[in-house]
Amino acid sequence: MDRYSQINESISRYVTFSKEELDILNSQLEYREVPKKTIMLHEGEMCNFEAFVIKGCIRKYYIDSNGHEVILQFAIENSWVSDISFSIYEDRPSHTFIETLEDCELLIFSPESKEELFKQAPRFERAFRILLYRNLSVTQDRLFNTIAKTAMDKYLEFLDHYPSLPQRVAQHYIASYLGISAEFLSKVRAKIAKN
Amino acid sequence: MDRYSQINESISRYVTFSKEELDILNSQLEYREVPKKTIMLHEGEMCNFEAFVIKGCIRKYYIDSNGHEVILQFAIENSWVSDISFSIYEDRPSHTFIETLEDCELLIFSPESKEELFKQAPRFERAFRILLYRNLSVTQDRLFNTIAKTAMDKYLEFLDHYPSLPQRVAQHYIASYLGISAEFLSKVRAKIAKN
DNA sequence: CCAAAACATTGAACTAGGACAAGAAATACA
DNA sequence: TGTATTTCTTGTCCTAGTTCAATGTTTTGG
Repeated sequence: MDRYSQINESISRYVTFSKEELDILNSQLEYREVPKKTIMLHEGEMCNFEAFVIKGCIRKYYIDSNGHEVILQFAIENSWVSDISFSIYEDRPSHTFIETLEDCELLIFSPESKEELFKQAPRFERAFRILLYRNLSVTQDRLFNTIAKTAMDKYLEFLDHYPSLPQRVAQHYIASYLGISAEFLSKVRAKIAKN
Repeated sequence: MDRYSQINESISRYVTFSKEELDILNSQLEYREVPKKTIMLHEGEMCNFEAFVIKGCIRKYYIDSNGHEVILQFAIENSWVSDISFSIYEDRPSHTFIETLEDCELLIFSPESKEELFKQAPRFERAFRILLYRNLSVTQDRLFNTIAKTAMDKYLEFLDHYPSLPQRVAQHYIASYLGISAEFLSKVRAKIAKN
């Protein structure tokens, strides 16, 4: 069970790659261990990495000028985290943070190494495009849920998708992800517990 | 001013293409006029097109089992609309609709023609990947706004980004896009008018 | 092992926004 | 051109969720 087995399996889910292609992929990745509570990306900085999580948990969040903090993503095992600073709202300073919540083992692309990968093995373009589609699809579903569902429904659905997270991260982070206050999430949970 | 000038300009914004490459792109697109109030994608159907809007306005929306309707996107001139049915929530039937709100002139990819484009001119992979990044970024910003901003702020920001839409589409569609009720949007507008 | 900090719970008072209903205005279309 | 339909506004009442504050619980790290 080497350190690349998870990423190789994950990337092969939608496109099949040869052993040689996977070797090229792996050679472009940098393995890195990051202790918990490390802020990997601060506001204003350009994000110069794309990280695949082998182990651990990371949060990505925005803070607006009024201090509103919203968690946009939890990245756990076998998922990717990065910031795409293409904001259409370029004038409006929306600051993205990326922070480890647990000790993490990561595989990291720099922009250059990803480019190099595509040059040496262009078929990865397709796989990463599909990953991007999935990401967009999940984000759209979340947007829909945020608008159309009650706090209770959102939390139950969250439990479905991230059954391990309530044991792993502080509850107020989950509240922030769901777009509700920490206190109200506590009340929702009390209600669930009663039934 | 031929029918391809807009798409060629739009696609050249982030990657530069030769005349020959653009010719290949154009040859893979089908021009289609669609009258207003046409539902181009019904619930349950697989979306077999990707449409670039030359002229007109389209809405994409979800309806959940409780009848909640949420507009996910307005596609106006020079933007793309399609459905990516990669829903992680595959069990949950989230139905997507795509409907023209005005008479439209479109350029349309089928999945096959897009594949053919990538085969004949692989550099388009990159351009479409960038478009996808932008799309994801916009959706993330919307998610953040939906969670963190008041109805008033959301509407003002909407006016900033889509100044022409209030004159073009019914107000309750805008309310649905913003995730507020039509009545409340009306009250927000009354408040704005008073100042 | 203990103190400090972070986190979670609960309650009470409040508010942004929703649901409903009824009328006014605008649009569509015969 | 007039009628029907859709859209918009405004008011009243209502509720899901917020804010604040106090208390209890767990985690952290020295």
